Amino acid sequence: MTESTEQTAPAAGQLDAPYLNGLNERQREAVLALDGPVLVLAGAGTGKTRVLTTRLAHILSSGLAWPSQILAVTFTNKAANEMRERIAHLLGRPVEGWWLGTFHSLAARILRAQAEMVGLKPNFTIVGTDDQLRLIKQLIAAEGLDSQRWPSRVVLGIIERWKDRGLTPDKVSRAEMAEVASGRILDLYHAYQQRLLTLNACDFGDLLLHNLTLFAKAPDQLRRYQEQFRYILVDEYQDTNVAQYLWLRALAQTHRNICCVGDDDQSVYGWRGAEVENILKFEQDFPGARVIRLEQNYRSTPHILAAASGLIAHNEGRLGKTLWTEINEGEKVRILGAWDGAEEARQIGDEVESLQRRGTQLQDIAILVRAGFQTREFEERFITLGIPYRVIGGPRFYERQEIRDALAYLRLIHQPDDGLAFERIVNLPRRGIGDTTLRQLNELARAQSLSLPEVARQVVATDELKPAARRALGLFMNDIARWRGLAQTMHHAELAQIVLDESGYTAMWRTDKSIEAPGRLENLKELVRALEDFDSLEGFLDHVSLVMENAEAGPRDQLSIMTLHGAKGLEFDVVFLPGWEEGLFPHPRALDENGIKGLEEERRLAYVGLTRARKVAVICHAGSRRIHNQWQNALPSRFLAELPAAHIERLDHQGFKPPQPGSVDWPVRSHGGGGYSGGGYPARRVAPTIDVEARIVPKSGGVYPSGKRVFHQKFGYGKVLTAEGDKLEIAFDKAGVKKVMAGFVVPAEQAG
DNA sequence: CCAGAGTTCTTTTTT
DNA sequence: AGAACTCTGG
Repeated sequence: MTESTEQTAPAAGQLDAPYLNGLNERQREAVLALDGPVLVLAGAGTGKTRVLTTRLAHILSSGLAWPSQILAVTFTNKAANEMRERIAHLLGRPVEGWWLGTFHSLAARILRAQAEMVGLKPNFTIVGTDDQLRLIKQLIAAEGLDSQRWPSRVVLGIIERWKDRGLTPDKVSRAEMAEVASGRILDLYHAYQQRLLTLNACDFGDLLLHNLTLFAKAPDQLRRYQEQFRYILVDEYQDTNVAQYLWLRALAQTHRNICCVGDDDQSVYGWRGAEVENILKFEQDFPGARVIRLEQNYRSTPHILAAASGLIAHNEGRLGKTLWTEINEGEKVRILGAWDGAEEARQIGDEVESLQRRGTQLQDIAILVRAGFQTREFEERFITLGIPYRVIGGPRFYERQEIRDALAYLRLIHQPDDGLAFERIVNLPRRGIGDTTLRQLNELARAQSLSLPEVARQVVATDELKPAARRALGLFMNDIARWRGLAQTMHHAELAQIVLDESGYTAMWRTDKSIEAPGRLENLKELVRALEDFDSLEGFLDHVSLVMENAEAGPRDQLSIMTLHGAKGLEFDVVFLPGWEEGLFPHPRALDENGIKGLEEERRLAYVGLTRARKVAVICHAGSRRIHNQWQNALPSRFLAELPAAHIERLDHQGFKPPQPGSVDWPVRSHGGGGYSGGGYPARRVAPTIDVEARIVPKSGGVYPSGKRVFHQKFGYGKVLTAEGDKLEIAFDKAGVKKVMAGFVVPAEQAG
């Protein structure tokens, strides 16, 4: 444990450098262990970011490496910026020339320099989700597959998971051909990659994947990077996927000074390819690795910590940490039952007001939900109460439709062969170039192996198209050419404004009378303004696809509402955790798709939620909730039962009895959902006291005589043909004749 | 080619 | 309920 100290203290006085002050022993160890692979297991609130930044500062100020020899990787731009700022603060000067950034931006940097090796040109485009989906959709159609059976989202998801695992199409076949449907999807994957290359484009996953290909194809290049990066630091290691792991492993080969910081208990991105195994296997992957545990928590009170620890202890396959704290005050975790979602919002609203009266700032309060739709009830409530709030998350600036559209114009001007950009805006606003024309163009493009815009340029001079389409296309191509001419002399911000106006794009939104239209125009203005900060259009386009973030809201004192995922890495004095109910959290979908693994990830999500709280954590659950406009009864989440009783306190609303599984008056997920939709306070009346099943499912036969109109959750309306005890034969309007259980239908007049 | 009517599907989200 | 998508008729 002292060996590294000796080796990393080249200059006297190094070990009492001011930045080392105030670190605890473990943290100090993590900062000073510079040689060889190190895994820092940093529990929630144990000062992980501090260790990371101090370590970097230490390397730099000890003169062990030039900035250019340091590779520091984060997942988000936010984290990268934060690190940049904190280091500058620590050292008293900004650091230049180091490799600090997200996996994707760093990989893009390497790829731009070596693009030819993988068949791209250095000015390749990085496409976003919308372009990906459009491409996939086209390919599905081209293969003659039914778009219903092969939804583009699903296909893209599978391809992306392959990419996450570092599998190029040729490697998939070996790994994966056992799967039934994957053959078709593999064809699509091949075609998709081919298309991207033709378009001189790649998606986010490709940035890493192409790097791996590059490393394999050009060992000399790889060796150059390996030698360059003396020190590698990785944040949030538990969120890395296989491709990212392979990338790191390749780069760390020579110096082997790789330090990964993470927390297996906070791995919540398995659904998008993250592999907890990466962190679990670190010691095998990097033999001789040191593992340093940070276990002293500086954030939360003992009750909160104990509740969270007790919960997460239900997971298996953990590396295991025992968090402790010196803080010795604080209240137990509160658990609050409400009749329904509206009441839950009301109670939290009241609680927020009372906190405010006692001097808590709104910015120190957060509401963390499992799913996006939950935010609505809180927003409504806070508007009523006049409590300022903001919902964090939602589409990022550059993902917004109007921004993508505007960028497509600029891309097409900048890259004359950008077929994706062309397709996106050729008929936006409407100029009479519809699907038919586009399909013709696509066919021609494929037949002649030309880009779409190139074909368009040529076809305008021929009789290939109908006169109307030909004329419209001609006008459009003329405009583009003219703008491209202007681009030579004009500043790109000014150009953008002209393009948006002359193309009729701004006019389109000005005429649009939807509520979002003014906001979209606002965003377009913001885009033009942002363009002014860049020297070239090219620089801006890269920035926008890799780095650009949402504009931060003003510094007003506001309460935060966000998803649990969005809250990772943040902390608040007071945290409300609503919606801890079966059917919502753990999310049934996670369970369906990933079974026990899914459940454990949900549990980690709960753990993340709890550990965001410094002083107060309040968990809520409602007895019934309207989901998809359907009232659903809900049992308290199983996670509630997993919280150690000594650290929680139930504070239910007057008369509210938390329902228990199997209790008589609480039908477990009655099929058909109960069908209540009345106004007023339906849930209060309905949820715990009335036996829903008893009302709508007659115990004895005869209530469903043949000819009776009934409603079935899945099959819709239909007419009973025969009834035999509990079994009915029903002719459904849409679904045809089916045999169903009587319990699964309700009389038509009671439905919806 | 387009607009308006039907149809289906609703977890999490970064780059 | 609402959005996002596809289908259909002018």
